[in-house]
Amino acid sequence: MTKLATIGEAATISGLSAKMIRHYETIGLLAKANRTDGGYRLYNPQQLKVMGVIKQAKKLGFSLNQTHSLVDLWQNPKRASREVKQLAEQHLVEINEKINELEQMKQALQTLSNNCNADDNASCSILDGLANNQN
Amino acid sequence: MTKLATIGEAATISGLSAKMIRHYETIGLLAKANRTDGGYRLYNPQQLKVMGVIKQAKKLGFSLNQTHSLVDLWQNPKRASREVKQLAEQHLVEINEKINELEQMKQALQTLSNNCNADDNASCSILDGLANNQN
DNA sequence: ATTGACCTTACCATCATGGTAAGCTTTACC
DNA sequence: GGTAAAGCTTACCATGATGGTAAGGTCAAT
Repeated sequence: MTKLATIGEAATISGLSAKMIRHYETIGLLAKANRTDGGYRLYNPQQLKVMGVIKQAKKLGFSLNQTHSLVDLWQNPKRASREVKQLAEQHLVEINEKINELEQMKQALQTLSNNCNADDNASCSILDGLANNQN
Repeated sequence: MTKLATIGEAATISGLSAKMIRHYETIGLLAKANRTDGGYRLYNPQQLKVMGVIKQAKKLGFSLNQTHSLVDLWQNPKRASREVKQLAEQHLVEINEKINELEQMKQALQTLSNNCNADDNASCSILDGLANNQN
């Protein structure tokens, strides 16, 4: 008999929170856990491994939906690596879009901020920029 | 009498949605609008200008709370530009943090993806990366 | 047997926005 | 003046991912 982990132990091991683990079970990302007679969830090493995969996917910025797909592929011995890469590349596109958006904000705000004197006067290029933009 | 705008016109002019305008009124970001006898909201040019400021602040990625502060400063003739710049710089810090996070994700995912063959085989460096990370 | 640590579910909150439904108002036109 | 279409009103629910709390039950060690 392998030692089974309670949800708190699973949380510590995986890096997820107990809250998240329960939530992931609710939405079907994690399979329903076995319970003790008293109703406590118990996890075996394989299930802990799945949680680790989820943790890593989240760390790479994948959404729960994307993570779900990744976990399914991970658990499917007949998967084709092509499918996995497609998910990854799609996510990279999204990451790049977000970076570009943020870079544009940064650029625009930086310019406005550089022209602001930061003194006791009311005159401020940042506020002027907020008020005068026509697009 | 200046021509007053209905919420739909205000939405078109400002670039916000009617939904958002109502919501912003609810949370106090916009002042309560005057109404027609029938209950329709009406906006004067000054109020439309405030909406424009909000739109621009959002475009620069400010949260509604930060936007609220900016609008207050914008409407306060006794403001000090120092305060405005402080808000802007704080936001720039947040933007840079997000960019760094995304860059790290991009880097890690890119590396994993580059090593994936994207063929019919199950073997996949991306899934291996998800399963083997220990941190 | 008691106690303290841990677990359970159910509910509400966040952030910012979108969607829908049922019903009332305004406008434009005949 | 009447009708119809377009536009407005509020109220409710949804998203995505997570956190918080409360009221209560369970487990393990003393």
